[in-house]
Amino acid sequence: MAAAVMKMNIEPELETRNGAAVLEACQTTDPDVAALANEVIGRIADKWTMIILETLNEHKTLRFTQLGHLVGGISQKMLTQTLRQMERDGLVTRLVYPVVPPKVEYSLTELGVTLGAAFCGVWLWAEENLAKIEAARLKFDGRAKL
Amino acid sequence: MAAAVMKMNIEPELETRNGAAVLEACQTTDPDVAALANEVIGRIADKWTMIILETLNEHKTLRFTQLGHLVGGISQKMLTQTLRQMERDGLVTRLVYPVVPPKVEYSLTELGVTLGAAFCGVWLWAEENLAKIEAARLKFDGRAKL
DNA sequence: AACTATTACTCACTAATCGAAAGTAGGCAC
DNA sequence: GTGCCTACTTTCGATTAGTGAGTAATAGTT
Repeated sequence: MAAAVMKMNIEPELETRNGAAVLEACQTTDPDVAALANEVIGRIADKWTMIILETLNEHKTLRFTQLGHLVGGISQKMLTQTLRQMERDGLVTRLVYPVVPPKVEYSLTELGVTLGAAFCGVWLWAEENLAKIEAARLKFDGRAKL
Repeated sequence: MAAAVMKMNIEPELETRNGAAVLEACQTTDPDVAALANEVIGRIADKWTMIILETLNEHKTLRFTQLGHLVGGISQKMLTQTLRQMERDGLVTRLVYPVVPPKVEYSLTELGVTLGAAFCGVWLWAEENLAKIEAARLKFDGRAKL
């Protein structure tokens, strides 16, 4: 069942899932659904949410500061804020141990795991096309000076 | 302050469970690649980039104002800015007709199309799990008041 | 007993970013 | 000349991101 998202080239025609071609499924058939999906995307598609999702996906369960270190470059406030939002959206569980010093463990919910799987393709794309982006950027910046 | 990071060896064993086979491909094997991928994700993973990508994926070629209308709720400034960035990253082509009034056509590059395909999974996820997020949010907000 | 360290935050404040509206360019119909 | 069209660019107020300090509770140290 997982064969579609293996570590290979992401070719539009090859990837099939749920029977229909993926690209076709992306064409918005229903405008209402598309609008709602837009909304959802707007909420989950930010830098920190994606990185936290990925980090939790790798390490399964993490405490606050551990997570902060692994994510890297995130302020405590942003970490708190993003985690709250993700908790609200049902993506992570926040397990509080009533001990001192406080201990809170974060992990993905089932919903969060499925989102992580969905993002998987994007991560693979990022890893594969890193160089192309870098090249495109250099070309663009070089061209701008002429 | 920096000395505290020395003893950070908290790596839970990467387990190969049958159910989560999809996620294996996402486990970053190379830390350098992971860091760079993080960077790329940080650049492309914002709301407007994803929505513009999707819109261009559907309509193939669009002019500035058309695109703005279809995206919906985006300011001209943001549209310009995001398109510039995407052009710089080699995701879209900007075809300028030297006519008056000005005419500029935007479309996805090959790289942009592959990214669109990668994001496809996320869009499907969003469409499928819309209700679950809404439910989770209601539950969270309700619980908060108790 | 006082003091320190730890952890997961919260609060007050500053820097960056965002959106709406107005401005720019320059041919063209009037 | 005036206004119009399009794709921006600029300006300014508002939202948001990020920083540093502070907080509670207690085990361990002095």
